[in-house]
Amino acid sequence: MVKKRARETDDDAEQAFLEGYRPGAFPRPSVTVDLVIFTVRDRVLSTLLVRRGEHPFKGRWALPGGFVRVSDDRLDQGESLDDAAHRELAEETGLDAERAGKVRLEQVGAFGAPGRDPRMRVISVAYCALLRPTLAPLVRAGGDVDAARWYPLDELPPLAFDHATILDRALAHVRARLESSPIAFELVPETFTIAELRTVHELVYGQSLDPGNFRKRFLRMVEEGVLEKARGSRATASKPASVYRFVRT
Amino acid sequence: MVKKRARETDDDAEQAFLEGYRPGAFPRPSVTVDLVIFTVRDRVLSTLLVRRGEHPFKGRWALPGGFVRVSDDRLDQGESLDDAAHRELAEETGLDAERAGKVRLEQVGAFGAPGRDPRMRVISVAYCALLRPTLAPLVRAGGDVDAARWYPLDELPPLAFDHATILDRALAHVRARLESSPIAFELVPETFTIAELRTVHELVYGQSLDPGNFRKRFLRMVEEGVLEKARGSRATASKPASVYRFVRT
DNA sequence: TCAAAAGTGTTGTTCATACACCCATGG
DNA sequence: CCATGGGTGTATGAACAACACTTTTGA
Repeated sequence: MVKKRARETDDDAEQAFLEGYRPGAFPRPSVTVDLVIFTVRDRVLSTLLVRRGEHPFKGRWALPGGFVRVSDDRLDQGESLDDAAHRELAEETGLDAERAGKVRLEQVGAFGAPGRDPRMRVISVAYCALLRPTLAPLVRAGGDVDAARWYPLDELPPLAFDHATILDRALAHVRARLESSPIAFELVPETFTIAELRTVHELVYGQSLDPGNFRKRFLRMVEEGVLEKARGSRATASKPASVYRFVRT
Repeated sequence: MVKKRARETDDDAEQAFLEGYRPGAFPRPSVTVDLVIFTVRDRVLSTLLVRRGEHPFKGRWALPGGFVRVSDDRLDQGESLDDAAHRELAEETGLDAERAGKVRLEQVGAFGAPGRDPRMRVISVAYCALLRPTLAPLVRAGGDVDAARWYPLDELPPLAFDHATILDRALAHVRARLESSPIAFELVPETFTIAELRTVHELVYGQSLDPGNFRKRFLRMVEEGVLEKARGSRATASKPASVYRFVRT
């Protein structure tokens, strides 16, 4: 009982502290989220870039992104980083909330080198995502950007800020992830053939893979229940191929 | 030439914009770095915690860390995130700059859930590090903390803020890293036996490893030149064992 | 129009590697 | 008791070979 009262006193002191607390005048950075969205277009791995309509770097291409909405209001401190990333995804790509919400965003890391934004100190939290090629054509410029377009990774224009660095790190992130988890399934349509999935892997890794070996790994995943055969087949360059589907857990 | 002039005009416009720019009144979050420092003490994987001397969470244990020093001054926007992490490492552990500078800090990610700090909106960038057990005893409370001590991972006290989450993610980060890179060498003294390194791996993974298999992997690394035999041997519980050293690249 | 050639996916084999599991030895 | 050192079987991936089916090419 004594212990409980002591605890309550502690809590009271903490409560009193919080109610009297006024955020100090220590300088704070702005915080943004930047998105690296990959897709496959015309058998090329591409990423979404937007053209900046305002200074700084006006006219330059940049990763989509924007400021995280925050507040010191104790009851509503604003949106989370993940929410901010999803909001920017929807805003800058024009995808509706339902589709944007289904996209799996993964945090790549925080980038905060001084001077990366000439206006002021900005710390950016980068996210990456893989967008189904069936959704990619729906993307259009939205928000406060001039234009939005998919750029093949080997035809990138000069990028604003340190976005080239962020893009490199995001690509490394996706490559590392691909070795251990089946996220590549987000880069193919709902149903796909073995060869189609192999092509996507080849694009991400940047090198060709042995069709036979890939097939074996693929069929092993079918036995494990990660993949399942879907109805129908598809006409390909050679033999008609069966189509498969990713089994959602 | 015309092109060059146009380009200069663009640059001029950008320059003019920057000189006229005044950071807006958009609310900004505070940004901190938090450190998850692992070491091995008495054959137990442990992490460094500090006791908070001030509200909020006064008296609670927390990860060492602090605010990133930033500024909107265009000539000096303050320290980088990595620098902030190293500075906090030195400040809160009392390690001298030379030793603290040698510690390899890796970014784990950004944590920015609203409400994680009851005072105000705070976004934290977490770093993790492995500290040589020979350095661990030198650590003492520094900076504005009550006390600092090493806690075994299975005897953690309740932590302030969302630091329990951050710690979990940092541990997962280290485990994932350990499978592909030899950072475990930072958790043993300069020279070590095969069994000692295996023990460290077992501690990090939380499960015992086959001595024979580990030995084979170890000797393979010796052949690759990642490790080399050091002079002397060490008396162990059983047979005297040779000692090895990590080859710095 | 038909047949050969080229392209591509499929199926099977070989080889080397790495790990899991087991066991005898010796300090 | 436990690290050492060795052994075997298995799973996996790399590289390669033979084959099936389709499309293209050219007589």
